[in-house]
Amino acid sequence: MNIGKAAEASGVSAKMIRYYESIGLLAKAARRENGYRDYDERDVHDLRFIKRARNLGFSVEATGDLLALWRDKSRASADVKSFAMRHVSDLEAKISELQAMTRTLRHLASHCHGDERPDCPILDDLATPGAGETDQDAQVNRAKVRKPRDAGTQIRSFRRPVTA
Amino acid sequence: MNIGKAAEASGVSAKMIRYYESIGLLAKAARRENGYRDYDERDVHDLRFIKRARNLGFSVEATGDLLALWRDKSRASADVKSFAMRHVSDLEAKISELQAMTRTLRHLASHCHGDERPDCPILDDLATPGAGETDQDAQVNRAKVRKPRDAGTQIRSFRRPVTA
DNA sequence: CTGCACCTTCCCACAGTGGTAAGGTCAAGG
DNA sequence: CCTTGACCTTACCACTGTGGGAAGGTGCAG
Repeated sequence: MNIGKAAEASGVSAKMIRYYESIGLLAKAARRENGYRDYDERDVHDLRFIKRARNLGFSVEATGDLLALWRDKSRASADVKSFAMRHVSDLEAKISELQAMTRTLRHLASHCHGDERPDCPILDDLATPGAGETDQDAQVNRAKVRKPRDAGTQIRSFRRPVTA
Repeated sequence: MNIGKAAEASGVSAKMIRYYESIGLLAKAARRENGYRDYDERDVHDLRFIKRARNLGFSVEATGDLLALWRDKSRASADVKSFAMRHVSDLEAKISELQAMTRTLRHLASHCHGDERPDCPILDDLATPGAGETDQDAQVNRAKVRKPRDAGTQIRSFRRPVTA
């Protein structure tokens, strides 16, 4: 099976398949005479596993650990469970961090007229020393979570020098 | 004021101050005879503004927009409010994405014995085509949120080739 | 044979942040 | 006066993932 087919079958782009192979997450693919990578069902299976783990927010690194756990038929289910639950804690830390942000922002916004007048408590707050920190919350939450694939839908609007 | 003092006073590292200047988020700093950057209270104020915006999860890009809004004394508060609320939506999209992940993981983990036996529904699920997707949720949430500063607290454990 | 779809490798970009190396500057203390 | 140490300067490199594209080979269909 060509890389294109494997990509289609697994939902992992050809680009990413090569990348995963290059960092050692994936075993080196078999090659055909012509140099093309050749995949079989087991490879596609691994790719789907990876895809799924990534969708659950596991980093590529953690995904490697999961794959290793999966291959190690003698691991204790407790190991897997604790691994997963550690990830859940990371996720939840991230969630409460984001929630603190939305709380603060909604609070500020609720005091903003939202009309033609220029005065706005949101900016005033940002511009005021010692105001709305969100940091007591944020300070605690230093997990590494970063959900994969986010780059497509961007907002793009800044990019000219602010002053010059 | 030296960059070090400005960093201390604003909570933005010297490194980041230079970076923000280099990408045009911050005006080019005044220089003294010796080439050292020189900051005054207004600069520190801007830095604190940036710091605060970043803590609220605004991207550097969005922070530039906020700074521009703040400097534009004639902007309507409605503009600021809608800008902030768009960000809140992004945050909330991210939150529900992460929540979907934790839900799925907690669900899987709840079916895992977590003992010495090797069989584990978590891995089984990852390894099974068509199982626990989280993707209907995730599909919708493609905002660009990515809270700043996360790199310090890493997990580090993977890095040897999975097969070789 | 031509054209098109696929494959290969390699380098670039993105967002932020930290690290570090090689050098200049400056003030304090011997 | 000279050394030491704390600061500053620039310029690179790393990380995490992902996509884009160039330059070239391959393979199949018409």
